[in-house]
Amino acid sequence: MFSIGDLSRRTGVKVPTIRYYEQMGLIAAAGRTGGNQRRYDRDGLERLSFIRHARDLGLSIDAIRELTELSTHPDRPCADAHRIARDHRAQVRAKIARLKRLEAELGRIETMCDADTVGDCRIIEALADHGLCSGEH
Amino acid sequence: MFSIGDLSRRTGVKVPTIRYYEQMGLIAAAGRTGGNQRRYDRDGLERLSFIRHARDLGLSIDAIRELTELSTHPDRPCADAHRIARDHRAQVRAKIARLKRLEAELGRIETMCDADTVGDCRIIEALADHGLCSGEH
DNA sequence: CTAATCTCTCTAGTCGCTATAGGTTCAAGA
DNA sequence: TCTTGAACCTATAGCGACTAGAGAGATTAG
Repeated sequence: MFSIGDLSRRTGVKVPTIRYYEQMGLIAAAGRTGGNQRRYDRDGLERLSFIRHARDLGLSIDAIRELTELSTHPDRPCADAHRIARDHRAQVRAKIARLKRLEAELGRIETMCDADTVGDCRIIEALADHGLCSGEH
Repeated sequence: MFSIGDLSRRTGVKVPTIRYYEQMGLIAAAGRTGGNQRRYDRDGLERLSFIRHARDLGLSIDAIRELTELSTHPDRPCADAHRIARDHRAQVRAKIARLKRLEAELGRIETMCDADTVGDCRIIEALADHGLCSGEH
């Protein structure tokens, strides 16, 4: 049996975060000692590792809840799991695209100014005036 | 003179967000009518446009506050403005790099499963087990 | 003058934690 | 067995950048 601190060290998830996940319904309420401290078994450890990994991949708490609920029904079709992964990937791709446009624009702005004082600074000017931008963002 | 609603329509910044910016000290408190409603002039419009554009580029409220304060001192050196833009761009680049790794991993995970039911679903398996990943993320 | 629209302040909610305060329990050493 | 110190408990508040809603007052067009 692991204490919450053991679980934290083994998974890399901080103690308050584990309690937060419990509160959010991501992990079942753990068993308790006589003194009201949480105790976990190997199963709890695995569930938390799953959550940790899925969070690292950027999945939302809601998506993870859906996935854990799914995984308790091994006979259900796994189309929902596929959908969640696909949707998330699409979102990540969209975010990358947007950030790339931003990065290009920031690079352009950065090269615009060789002044020394704020009064002549084209960086501030470029930030102020969207018309000076090369495209959308 | 513009009402807060006029300003909102002209800049695309929502009314409560304008009030929020005022509260955060991003824009000076506007003049008021006898009935306590905010009235803005062309100057206020320009300041808000600046903020809008900088936010679109992803700059934080704090960074924008620093920039607006700088721009009220035209004789100061503009190295700080350069630094803010450069730092922000570096952050954007780092975020892009991380998201690209994620995207690759999600793509790999997506192709792993051709099962029909959750019990055999390798997507859930892959999400559970970081050891199945090809690299870091 | 009336009715519709706008605006005001204040409070609370979003997401995924993180931090703090004040108290209790556990495990190991003397 | 007792004591100490680390780990644990709950509850609450804060982060950033808004967004939503309530309930009341102001403005403006007809």
